[in-house]
Amino acid sequence: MSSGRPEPDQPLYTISVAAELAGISARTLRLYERHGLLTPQRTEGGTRRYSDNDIARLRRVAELVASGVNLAGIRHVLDLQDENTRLRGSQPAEGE
DNA sequence: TTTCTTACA
DNA sequence: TGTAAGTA
Repeated sequence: MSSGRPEPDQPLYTISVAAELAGISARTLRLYERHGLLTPQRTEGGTRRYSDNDIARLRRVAELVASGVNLAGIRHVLDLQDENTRLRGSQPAEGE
């Protein structure tokens, strides 16, 4: 079931669709990237490619922003979260 | 048409 | 944060 699930390619979205999925304006998406909150892949044309993983991070950013955390602090939180997930392997994050 | 960057309010 | 201009 969940073990060995080959996901060859994750759905990539353009900035406008990612903005809608995350509920954030494309303008803000670029701002977050500027602060190093996330790093979407880039096309040869230079267009950003947001993956499903990036969308989840965008939502995390929105939550922190709503909590009163500034972009500099969010970058630190995301960095720690990413490292935690890596050390734990792939534990299902419990959302409360 | 959409995306990109930069700049201003 | 939103919008403008000029570009690819």
